[in-house]
Amino acid sequence: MDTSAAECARVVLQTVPVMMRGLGSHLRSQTGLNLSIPQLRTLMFLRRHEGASISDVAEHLEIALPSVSRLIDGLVVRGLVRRQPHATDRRRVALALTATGRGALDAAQRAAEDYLAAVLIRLTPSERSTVAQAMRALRGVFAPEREPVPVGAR
Amino acid sequence: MDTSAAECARVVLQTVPVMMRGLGSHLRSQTGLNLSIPQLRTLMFLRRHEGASISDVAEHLEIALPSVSRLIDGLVVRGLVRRQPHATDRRRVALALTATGRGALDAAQRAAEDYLAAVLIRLTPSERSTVAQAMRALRGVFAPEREPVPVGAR
DNA sequence: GTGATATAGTTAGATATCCTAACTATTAGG
DNA sequence: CCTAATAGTTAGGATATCTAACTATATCAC
Repeated sequence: MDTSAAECARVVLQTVPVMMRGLGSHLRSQTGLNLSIPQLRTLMFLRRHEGASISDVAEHLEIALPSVSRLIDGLVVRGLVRRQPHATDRRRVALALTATGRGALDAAQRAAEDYLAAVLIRLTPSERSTVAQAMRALRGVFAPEREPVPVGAR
Repeated sequence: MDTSAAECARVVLQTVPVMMRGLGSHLRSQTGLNLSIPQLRTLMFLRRHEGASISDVAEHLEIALPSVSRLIDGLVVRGLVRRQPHATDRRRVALALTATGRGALDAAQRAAEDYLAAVLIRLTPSERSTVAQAMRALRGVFAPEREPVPVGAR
């Protein structure tokens, strides 16, 4: 059975904000880690891109530079991220996870996945398969892979 | 092909925040309506539940009472929602959309759906069908229907 | 009935998420 | 070199959340 984009959009709009609300709330309070989703996404990006700049993060998360600057401030204050001078460009900042940051990231990611898994367990295996397929398709259009430019080295 | 809850959780976590980021951003700035997702969800709830109280909204959106109080403040200041005295319980507030609010809601919902549809159009019809099915399944576990208690009349 | 308790909502104060505009450094180009 | 572009921060604003503390009203128990 085919589904129009409009019809599909409607059911997405009815569903996705609720999932996010639950996930964010769980991450923020339930786990003692007190990380928001943007903070988690930032840490995940920095794990994959050691030495990334503020601009790199902004581009990846699609948020404005000043917003990232503040976001990083918070993570630095909490000891999860280090701001270091860039090797060759003194305008830039090279960001990196601290050991604490890596630990917090692992814990938060596990907490997020556990939360989702605990809800998803109520689906049938076949429904979960449908969900996974759907998510992969959505990722393809909402979060297209960018060619892996060696971050911070342009 | 079956999919474990953990595996499914992982791909959900990689996908859903990106979608929400795009949607929120679009709603906030692209449309001139300047409504956030919680604001949109509140208006949608009030359309279905004329006369709902602050607590009703809090319960539906799963956010704390004071948060709702402020959220409503913003909508009232912008003329989208009316706070009225409850007929029989003077502790309560009966919320209702204004005509302006109804208009803004329609426009915002259309904007949100159009945004999503514009991205979803890039999927094949069969992929969209999978997505719609997945969303319905997810809605079942993340946003279970509550029996329709006549809101504001307990 | 009245006094304790429970419920509805607001206020206050905190941190985080976003934005735009305006600024400071630094680098790169003509 | 001097101007342009780039990287980042600061400032100021609206919204999103929370907890704690408060007011007002309703209910229950005796």
